[in-house]
Amino acid sequence: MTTILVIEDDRHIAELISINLEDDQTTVLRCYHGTEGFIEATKNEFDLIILDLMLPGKKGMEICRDLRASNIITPILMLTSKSDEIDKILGLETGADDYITKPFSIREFQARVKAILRRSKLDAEQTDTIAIPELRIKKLIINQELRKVEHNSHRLNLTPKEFELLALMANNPGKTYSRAQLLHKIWGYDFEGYEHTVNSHINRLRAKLEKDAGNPEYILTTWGVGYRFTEA
Amino acid sequence: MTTILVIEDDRHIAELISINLEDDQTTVLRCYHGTEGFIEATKNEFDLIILDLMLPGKKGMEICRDLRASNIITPILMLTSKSDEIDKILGLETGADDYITKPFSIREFQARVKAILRRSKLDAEQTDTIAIPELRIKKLIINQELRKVEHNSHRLNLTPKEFELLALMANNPGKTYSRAQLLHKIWGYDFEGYEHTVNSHINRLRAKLEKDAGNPEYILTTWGVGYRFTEA
DNA sequence: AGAACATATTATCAAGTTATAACCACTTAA
DNA sequence: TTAAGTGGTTATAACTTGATAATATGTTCT
Repeated sequence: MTTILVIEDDRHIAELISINLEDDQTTVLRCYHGTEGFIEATKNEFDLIILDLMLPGKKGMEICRDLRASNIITPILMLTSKSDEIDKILGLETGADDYITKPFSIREFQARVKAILRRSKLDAEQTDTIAIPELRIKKLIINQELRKVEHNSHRLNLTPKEFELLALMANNPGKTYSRAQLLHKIWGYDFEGYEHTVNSHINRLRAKLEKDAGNPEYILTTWGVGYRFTEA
Repeated sequence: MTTILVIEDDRHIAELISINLEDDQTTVLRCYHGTEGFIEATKNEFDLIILDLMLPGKKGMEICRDLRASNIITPILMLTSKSDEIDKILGLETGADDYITKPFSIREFQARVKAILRRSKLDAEQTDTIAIPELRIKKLIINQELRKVEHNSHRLNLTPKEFELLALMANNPGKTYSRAQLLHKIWGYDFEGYEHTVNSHINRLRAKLEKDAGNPEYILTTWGVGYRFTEA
């Protein structure tokens, strides 16, 4: 059973969300006011809180920050209309897990909610997969906290995309990611580009990482499907 | 191959869309009338439906709602001139996936279409992998989530078709699949080829999987009928 | 049991598909 | 103004695939 709290003053959107999320396994509770929503969130336990940024009473970001300050770790999905505030939402000072800009497509919204719920369920199950700060595989050391990669005791200068690709795949050794999945996870669901862009980045990453790029040791190809990180 | 249905009474716009989406991998079918478009959408399967809001005959939102009511989950991109109706378009009561307001730039339009197609492809990829993530039979481990197959503790490098064949049959141990069924399920209903193509693939799969291909342990032959995966 | 037939297996191959590597053009940051 | 990062392009290389043919195995009939 899943319970979701929606804090959103626009009743139309709140209802839209409820209709789309509610089923026999999921109940949705609606609050149309910020302060009321905050109290509800502290009083009961939810699997997910969907939070509008612009609210009467307590503002969305304020609620988010205060919930985190109260040690409530429930995942929070932010709703926002203005794309220029995204930076702040994602900042640590608020503590939201994800955001979506209005107006949004139902399909995208559902996908996002599903993803958050799955992620938090996974976290709860296996606390040891929360993101190990340092991964060591053969001669490779990936420090996700410092965003530093070492190979054979040499520091590798990876670009942001290269690092994210490597880190994502290395966190799930042996799992094959399709190009579409990589685009989705690293470039974002709204990236408007081609799958072969991934090839270029993998190619450059291999050039920095692999001794013999033709016979890679770390980043392997799953032919016809995508890429994967080597297993222990 | 991608097929797109355009339901739009303004022939100029319909043609514009066709020209810009059509290539050697994509066919576009045009309907200039709502009712006609609805029938077409229920009769054939498309990867995307582009739907004008204002139409003679059946209105766009009506079509959208009725398609969803008929359990047709094809992604729908709405074309609209009035931005104030957006909320309704995105509601579940209609069930559209995205919208774009006229007039739109070709580039933005193409980007939007590409994004929807990629997203729905991802959805499809993920939903059919929901099954049981890991199957274990004797020395064989099939992990459908990681897309990984292990035999005697080492990874087998299977091609896409090989993996799909194995996964399909292993999900129903003991069930005999005829060559025609395998072709249909894995190659698709529109595959135009011979049944012995299956033999080749089974043969290659056995070569990778079986110690003694002449006396297979996992993929067994049902003489005169087809193939089956061994039972526990 | 053995001949005649049907079906399955294996090996091989050409055509098509997919991946790689080396570039290029554009943008952004230093 | 350079340098670095990124998305995309192209030519080439590698692999997959569907098909064919040769061989082997199972089935049926006498």
